[in-house]
Amino acid sequence: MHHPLPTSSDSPGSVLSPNLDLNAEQRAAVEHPGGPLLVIAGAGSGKTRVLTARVARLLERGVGPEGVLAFTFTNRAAREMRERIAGMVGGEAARALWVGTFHATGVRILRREAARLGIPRDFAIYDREDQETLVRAAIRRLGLREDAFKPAAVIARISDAKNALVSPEAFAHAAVSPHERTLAELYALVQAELRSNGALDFDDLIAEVVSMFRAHPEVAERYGRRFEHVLVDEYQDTNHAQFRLVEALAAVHRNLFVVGDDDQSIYGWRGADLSNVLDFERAFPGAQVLRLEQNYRSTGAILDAANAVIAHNRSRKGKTLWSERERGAPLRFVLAADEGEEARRVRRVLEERRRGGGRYDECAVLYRTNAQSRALETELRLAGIPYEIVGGVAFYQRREVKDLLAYLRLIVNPADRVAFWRVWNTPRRGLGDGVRARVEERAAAGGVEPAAALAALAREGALPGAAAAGARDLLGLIEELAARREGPLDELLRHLLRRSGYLEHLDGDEASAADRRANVEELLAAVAGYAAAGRGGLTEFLAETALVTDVDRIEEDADRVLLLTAHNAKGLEFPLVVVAGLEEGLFPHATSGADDAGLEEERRLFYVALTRARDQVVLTAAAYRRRFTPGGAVAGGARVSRFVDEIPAALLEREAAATGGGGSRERGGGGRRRGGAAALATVPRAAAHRAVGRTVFHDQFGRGVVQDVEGAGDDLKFTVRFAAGIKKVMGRFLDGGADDDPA
DNA sequence: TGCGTTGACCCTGGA
DNA sequence: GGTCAACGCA
Repeated sequence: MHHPLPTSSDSPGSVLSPNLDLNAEQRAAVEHPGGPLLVIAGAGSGKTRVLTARVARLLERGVGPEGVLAFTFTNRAAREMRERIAGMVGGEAARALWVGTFHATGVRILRREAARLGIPRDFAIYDREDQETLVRAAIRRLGLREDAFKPAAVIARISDAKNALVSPEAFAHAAVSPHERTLAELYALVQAELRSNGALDFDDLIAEVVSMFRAHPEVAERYGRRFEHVLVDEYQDTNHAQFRLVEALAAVHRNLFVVGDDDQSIYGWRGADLSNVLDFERAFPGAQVLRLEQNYRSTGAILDAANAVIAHNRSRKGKTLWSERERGAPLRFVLAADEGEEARRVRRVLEERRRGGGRYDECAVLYRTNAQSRALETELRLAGIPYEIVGGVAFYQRREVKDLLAYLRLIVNPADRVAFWRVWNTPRRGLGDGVRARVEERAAAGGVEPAAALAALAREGALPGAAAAGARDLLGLIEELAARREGPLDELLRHLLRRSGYLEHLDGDEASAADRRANVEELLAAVAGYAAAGRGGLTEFLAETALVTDVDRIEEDADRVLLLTAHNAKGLEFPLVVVAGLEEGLFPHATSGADDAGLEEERRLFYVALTRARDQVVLTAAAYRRRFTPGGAVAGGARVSRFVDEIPAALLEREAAATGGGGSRERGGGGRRRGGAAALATVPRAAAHRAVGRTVFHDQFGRGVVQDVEGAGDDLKFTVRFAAGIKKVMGRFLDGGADDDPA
């Protein structure tokens, strides 16, 4: 592993000057002498470059790499930043830097200080699902009705509290209603339960560091002295706890370098606090502010459109991006009849790009909700266009992956009861609720872990035959795994697979066995790769699985289209961006855009989506979309999103709803808003009738051709001619056909 | 007592 | 369509 140092003969004085031609503002940021600095960096203004160059410059000035701490928004961004810095100053220095997300950095600090905090060094990190298990148990224990205290809502309230650094005690103190008092009880219960499981949730990873810094100022000071320079990317999406953490770390030297864009703040719903940006100068007196407004990414047309849209927001610092790039093509808007047609139109856009010499990996399809990926996925699969869905259920959250990881968690941390109960009868080994109740009782009485309680019951011969055998099986497996804990990770996992019969267990579900087996294979590959890279042991691997996201796992150099939410697209860029589902109620989303603040956040999200594009933007909407709302499936027609109308007509080329052909294009003129909305009202029925003659797919019957349609809305019935004969099927059991193109 | 089946509820976004 | 708790069967 030898990294040749970059030759510096052609760059007297600085490793930065030759490769990075920075503009005046960028250079001012990079050369900032010290003290608090806020860099307002517009989309595509080269902020990653500035951050990277800043770190390299600090090292060049003689700051030791161990004295630099940089927070990024994703693990991916951390990795990229480290790689770039390695390219400038060498791999050794780059490895010594602390670059990571708030959560990853929190884990790093908490592991070092675990003893002081009274938590195990190998603490587990509970994700949303694990957390939900605890919350459900707490709700049951308090004898509450789940309809009054929905787990998701309880989790959200607890999360909000932690992000605001409100302890269970403070929560109880502030509670005014009986409902609030019960929430406080739940919060306290869940928190106690987390600790007794030796676990922290995501929010704890930050909040616990802050409270430790408060309880032990000398520890805070130690970290403050160590990190002479603290840098924060995507500062607009930091929450209160993160602000306090940064504040504490920067207290000693005040060398705080933050980069953010108030127009790209899109995580208000999870506690991001824009006032961290807006009040920066008040929080850090003497702070300097620099603005990066030159965009190097998008064409003039895309930038003008984005500027026009975001100008509708009232609460913003206000800036206008400009670019030296060419004007480029206008944005395109496609109104499709339904989501199936929308998907087909998207497919054609992608094929067009391909025919024009483009690659699929230059394209991304963005949407507001993960549920929208389904129709697109179906269409792209049928058309043979390679794609990758980023988000939805992340890899390490998949059931089979989490099952296997739960076994590994259990070895590292036997107190992890969520992990224990997850695996104790998976695969089936004859252990059921009856035995579980007795194990729990025994564990509670003896103050021991469930595995120990089960072992005691088995030893005493207190279990019926089948359960006794199952208990022996489980306990033996756990023991064998524990004995291999220090060995290579991939061997550990292989042993688990061999010994548990997990793969055979997967085969029980014919429909999903192949996919799930493939995921297990992928897990094996990931484990082997981790072990080979020597990046840490089991504890570190498990932490990584908890914190890694789908975005982090996007591969370079794979020629496929990316399908992802606008949230997940933050920080990425593509030559071609399709934004799908531009309908009122969907984007802006009904539950988010209800008030002004919510609507403005939706608009920022749309702004983020537009500014991901370098050369080409295509916007699509479906006049009629089947959507699920609380209360059941409903079929809904909608109006085109107001955001589309906020794009100046001269920048937008509208294509009429296609009736099968390529769709005629018209150049945007006046009065578009009403034209678009009026067309929508009539489309639902037309869309249904147009289904006649279309090829559709049914899970059981396969490919068929629609003969007739009856009913309406959710009760739409189709008469379809399949190979197996003519059947009447409910619309919801059909997937739309691909070949609407007249041959 | 364990297990297979059935029917409610479901889908904003995500570390 | 997917998941999970509740139900009733073996």
